[in-house]
Amino acid sequence: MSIKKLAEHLNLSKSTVSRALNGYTDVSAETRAKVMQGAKDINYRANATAKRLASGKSRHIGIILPSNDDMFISPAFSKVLASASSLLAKHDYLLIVTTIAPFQNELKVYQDFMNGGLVDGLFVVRTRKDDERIQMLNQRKFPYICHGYLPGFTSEMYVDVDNEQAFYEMTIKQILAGHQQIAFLDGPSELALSQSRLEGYKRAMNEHNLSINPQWIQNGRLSEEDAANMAKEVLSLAKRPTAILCADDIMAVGAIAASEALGFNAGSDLAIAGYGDYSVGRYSKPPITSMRYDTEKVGEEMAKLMLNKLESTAFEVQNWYKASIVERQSDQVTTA
Amino acid sequence: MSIKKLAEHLNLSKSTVSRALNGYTDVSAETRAKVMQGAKDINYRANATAKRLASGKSRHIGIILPSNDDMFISPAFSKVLASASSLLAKHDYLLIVTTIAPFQNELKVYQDFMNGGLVDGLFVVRTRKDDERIQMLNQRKFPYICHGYLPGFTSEMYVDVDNEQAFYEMTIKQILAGHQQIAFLDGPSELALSQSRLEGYKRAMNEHNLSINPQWIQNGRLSEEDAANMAKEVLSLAKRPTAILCADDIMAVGAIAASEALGFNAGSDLAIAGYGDYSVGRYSKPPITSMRYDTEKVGEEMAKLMLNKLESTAFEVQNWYKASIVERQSDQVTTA
DNA sequence: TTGTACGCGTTATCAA
DNA sequence: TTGATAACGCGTACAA
Repeated sequence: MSIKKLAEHLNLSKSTVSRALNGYTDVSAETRAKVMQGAKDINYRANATAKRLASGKSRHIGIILPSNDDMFISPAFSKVLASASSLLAKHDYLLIVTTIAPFQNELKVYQDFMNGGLVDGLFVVRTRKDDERIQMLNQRKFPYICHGYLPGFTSEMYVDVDNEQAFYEMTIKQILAGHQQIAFLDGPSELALSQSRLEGYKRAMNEHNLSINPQWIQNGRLSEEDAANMAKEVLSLAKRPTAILCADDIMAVGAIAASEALGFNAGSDLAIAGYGDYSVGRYSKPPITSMRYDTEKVGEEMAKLMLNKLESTAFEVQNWYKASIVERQSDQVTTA
Repeated sequence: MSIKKLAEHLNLSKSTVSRALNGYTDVSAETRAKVMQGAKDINYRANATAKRLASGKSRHIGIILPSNDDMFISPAFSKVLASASSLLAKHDYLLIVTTIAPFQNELKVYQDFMNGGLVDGLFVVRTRKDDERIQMLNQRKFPYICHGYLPGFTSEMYVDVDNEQAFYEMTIKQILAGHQQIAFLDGPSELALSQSRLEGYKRAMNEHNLSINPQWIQNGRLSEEDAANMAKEVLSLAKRPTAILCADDIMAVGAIAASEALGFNAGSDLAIAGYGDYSVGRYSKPPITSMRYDTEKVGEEMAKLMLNKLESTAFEVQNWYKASIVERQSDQVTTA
């Protein structure tokens, strides 16, 4: 009713009004001015739903967050999203995010997002091996960009942090500091990023001919609680590890608490390191040695990849980001 | 094209198919079964946009997060949202959240959400005095529910935690422990919740005839960094406070760090307390005395209020939630 | 119980 | 440069 009303109000046809409104060139300057003014006058607002139905585009990008823990979103990814959202907004795209409750079917939520142009594209995060989401997206030929590399991905469809290399370097750091028994508290085992991190750890250990006790490797949620339990586990082993690597700083906090409860002093007789450079790690006691990467850039990259896919833009993209060590006190051991 | 195709495929009319699909009673069981089967067969999926245009409803609820800090969302609110999202999902509503970049116009994003039925309702959080968002919503008669009470709100439109009472109680706790000089590191001053918290603090101080040094009251973002700076500020005063109340646990972490840097021992010669019962506070050193409220319930309540407004449901609602003290070590002072 | 016909607010095609 | 007119995919009075 709206554009029609505006047209009647101006004694013009709907089509002309539409063209004027949408910046087409084949409209006289005079008419366009009249239309713009009339729109202000009657406070005209285009109906987004109708636009979507007619044009087939929504200018919305979606992201469906997994509901692993009780957190809606992790602090690190929070920054990535804020940055992606910001760049998309500059190109007049809106990022909409939702989460799935434990009782909901993940694939169904993805379908709801794809059906009928709610979003023009989807960000997929926390990719998994044989990810059914990817399969569905491919099958439907729906535009998507992944945060997290998977074998077979081509450079225009993903961005990732080199988790393998990151944990390789962190492990090497501990080895060079004299550690031989290094535990690794990893994230959920089904995640591609957990697997990569484990690979990095293993590669470093192997390179230095250090044998790995399978019990040193634990998997759990990226929470203080799970990490504390896992830390207790590895520290109760007959031959306890002298260093504990954690999949992120939150886990490191939990590991530090658990180790202190057992009488170990993180940062002096036990080395603990995290990942992600969360602010919690900077203010922890001891401050947590961690690894940081450019979260802002990664978010922008996701947005750029999406725009390249959807629009005619041709941003240069960088698929891999490197995490580098942030030296702090939690892994300083006085007696090696 | 889709429902039409399905209809042709089944040799039925579009309307009959539509009715069968949407559970109308005036369809023969036989026909309905045929339609359902046919839908499976050709993998029919209703176009959400078209439904929206025809029905005027989207079954989407929106929430626009403010872009105050670099966080997409705070840990406490993360849980609230997860819970709201979950309850909404049970009623077949989808919660979509977005954030606004610093360069974006907040009101414009709200408008985009309202235009053309992207969402049926909006959650408004972090309400402010003379909130322009509320004014716009009222003017447009757009359904909304607030997290954060504002004068004039009626019981069906908001849910809130009694921030005034919470900080009154926390302040009283410190007074009863012997403190007379109590600083208060509050959140951004424009937020209604910051104002309420300040009121509670003042009421407790006044009741006990304790005068307040204006310099004891500071406002800043809910971040470790801002809190650390503010703590340094108040601890450098000639007559330094013996207790510091913080607007949340993240701030308490920053305050503890700053005070230790200045040679004070939080938990023994300086009392520090937070709010929100974040996990970071449980693992802090010393563990942070805090206040907790039922985040899950609050989220559910938001969802229920929204459903009551949009649907024919009549959930009982509780507008106010109470935060209660979680006793830990950061405010234990050995010498009072 | 089923079918016809129209409306939802736009965009897009084709003439004029 | 403008204006009819037909999509877009679905819901829904109203008629059959």
